[in-house]
Formats: sequence, C-alpha cells, structure tokens
Amino acid sequence: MENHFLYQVFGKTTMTKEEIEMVVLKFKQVNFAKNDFLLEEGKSANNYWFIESGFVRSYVIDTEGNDITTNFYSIGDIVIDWPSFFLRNPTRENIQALSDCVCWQLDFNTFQELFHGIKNFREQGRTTLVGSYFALKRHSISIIADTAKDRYTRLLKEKPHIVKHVSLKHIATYLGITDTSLSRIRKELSDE
Amino acid sequence: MENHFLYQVFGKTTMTKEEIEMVVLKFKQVNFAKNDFLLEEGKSANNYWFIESGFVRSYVIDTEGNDITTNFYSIGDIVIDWPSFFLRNPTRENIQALSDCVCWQLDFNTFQELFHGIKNFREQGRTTLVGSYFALKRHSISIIADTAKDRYTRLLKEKPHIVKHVSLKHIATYLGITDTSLSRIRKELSDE
DNA sequence: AAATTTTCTTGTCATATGGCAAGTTTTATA
DNA sequence: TATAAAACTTGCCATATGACAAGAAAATTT
Repeated sequence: MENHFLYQVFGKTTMTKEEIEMVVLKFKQVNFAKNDFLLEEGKSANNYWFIESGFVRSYVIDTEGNDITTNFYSIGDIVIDWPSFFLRNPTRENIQALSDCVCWQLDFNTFQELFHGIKNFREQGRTTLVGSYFALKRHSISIIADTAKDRYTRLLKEKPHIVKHVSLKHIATYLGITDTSLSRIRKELSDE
Repeated sequence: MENHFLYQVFGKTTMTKEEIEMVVLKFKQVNFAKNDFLLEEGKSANNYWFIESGFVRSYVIDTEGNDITTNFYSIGDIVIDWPSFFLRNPTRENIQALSDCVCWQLDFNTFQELFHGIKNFREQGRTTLVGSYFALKRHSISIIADTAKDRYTRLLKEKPHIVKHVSLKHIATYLGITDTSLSRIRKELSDE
C-alpha cells in the first residue's frame, strides 16, 4: 500500500495514514492511449485524474478556429477541469493524451463523499485548487508583462521535460505566440 | 436581518436561512477611504471582503516596475487574494480602494470554522473560488486569442460601470496594453 | 526501406502595439 | 478661484510578432 503511486501524491499533506488509505482505495486505474480524449468540448467533467506516467495537454478552440494550449500535465500532476467538474457544466476545453498514459481516476460523487467526510482531504483539495489558480495567474501576468523569449526560457527552465516531449506548435500557443515565432526564438537562443 | 446586504450575497446559494444568518453575523463592516490598501505586497492575507459599495483594484508590480492591474471589484464582488489567504503566504499583489468603500470582512480563522462546520457554506465557497478560476482563465485566453480592441469592447459590454469609473491607464494594463494604445482604440471606436 | 505525413525552419512582407514626448483636458488641491 | 497634478490624446518612429508560403528535417505508416 505504501508504495502505491498515489501514496506519494497524498503523502506530503496533513492527512493521516488511515485517511490516505481510505482515499487512495477510491481511485481507479485508467489507461489512455496516445491521442485519447480525457474530456471533450461540450461534455461535462465527471472525473479527474492523477498521472502516474505519460503526457497530457488541454486546449481550447478559439472563435477563429485556432487551437490554443491551456496547460500541460505530466507525472504527479492532477488533470482536472475545475469549473466543469465543480459547476457541473459542459466545458469549452479538450483534454487529450499526448502519449500513452497511466492515470488514477476519481468521479464526482466519490469526491463529494471524501470532501465532506474528511476534513484533511478537503483542506488538501482546496490547497490544490488554489495552487492551480496561482499558476494560472502567474502565466496570465507573464503573457502581459514578459517577452515571448522570457516566457519560453522560463518554461524551459521550470518544465524541461514538457519542452522535450511536446511539439513546438503546442508550446507556442501555450506561450501565446505562433509556431513560426517560437522557432525564431529557439534560433536566437541557440545563436547566443 | 433579511435586508442585510450580505443576505443578497448568500441568498442565491443552497444555504438555509439559519445558516445564512449564522454566517452573516460573523462578518464585520469595514470602511475604506479612497486609496487605502486592503492588502499590500509582501503581507499575508488574513481577511477577505464583500463590497457593498465602492470600487477596488488589485495589481502587481512586474520585474520592470510596471503596474499591472489584475482585477477590478465592485458592488457584490468578493475581494480576496485566494493564494495568499489559503496558503498563508506573503502576496505579490496589492489591493487598493479606488473610491471610498463599504465592505464586509471575514478573517481566516472564522472562515475555517464556517468552512468545516457548515457543508453548504463550503459548497458555496468552493463555487465562488471556481468561478474566480473560470473568469481568470477566460481573461487569460482572451489575451492570447483576441485583439486588444475586442477585449476592450467586451469589457465595455460586460462591465460598463468599471470602464466608467476607472482611469484609462488601469484599464489598459488590465487588458494587457498601454494607455496610449487604449486611447487610440477608443478613438477608433468613436470614429466608427 | 519507401512513401507519406507531420514538424520545424526560414524568407518576405504586413500589422498591432510600444516608447517617447508634446500638447490638451480634466480633476484635485491650496 | 488659482494652481498644480493627473489623466488623456496625438504624432512620429521603432519593434515584436503575425501571415503566408516554400523548403528541409523528422517521425510515422505502409
């Protein structure tokens, strides 16, 4: 039990061993093949996942039909559409596996039982959500305040495994630029 | 009691009258004068507020010393630095009154009692946080996908009272552009 | 291994937005 | 009400990034 993958995920929280065990047992392993959708635009999220292995991307299609990456996920990350999962609404986002993935899944009703039943679990869940909020805000401010080059070098530094495994065009839209521009930024950096 | 300002705020939730009353009684009225800080960079948020009247702005100072507006708040809005309040961390944001304000304040410890004690209150709180997350994501995607002009016209349509009461330069940084550009966009729109 | 598709690079030119500075108008202060 | 300060506009030019298209490289499929 203690070497269950999810044990690491919940091990850093204030939860007791008994609580962690209760929680972990509710998760169910689900595997996705490359290009499978974890969630599709128009549907409502009834699950979320922790990634044990693999890469995942979320994106939206904007009004002009452009694909814009909203986030990348890899080992240890939670994959969740917060608004759709909690507001029980159809989503605008697509979440797709970029590689074969091993994930651990929890559905909404089971989540609710745990959330209302275990104080430490809801503290943990709140902390995770607030962490996502914080990351999103940082990214949003960065798009306003920093140059594309700065954004790219920071991504490279903070998430090198993402840059290594994900195609340039997806990274570009995540950074708010075109693939052409990112290619030029890469060239500039290699010329330095 | 039922005509207490906060009754409207909580009236739309699943909370019972008794729960709402319990919650509302914990809030304390606090007034801010124009330019007062509700929260300052480097400090930790120990309170949040609902605005009964007035206008508030949050902003960060970026690495080059530029002031970037992160949000506007007016009547009925919750004013909270989610990460700082819940993670108990010093914040990077400043929150400042743009006019004299009447607010209703709750501190962290009291919040925790209510959150863990009243199921409907925590459902409500979660919904509010997720709503903020959703708004932030929309704004973030808009900065990538839409032109500055589109962003401005949408703000004008969705929050006309903000545009009316807030100075051009603050609106500009919120939209991710300079005051010069926003001035030109306004001119373009008036020429149409 | 060949064929096909996808990804990435690079050139040319277009455009949105920025930087700076000089005015003008509005608002706040003495 | 006079004065100062802040907010807003406008002109000129610079620059980052986009649009499009062609070709090269890499990855995937047959």
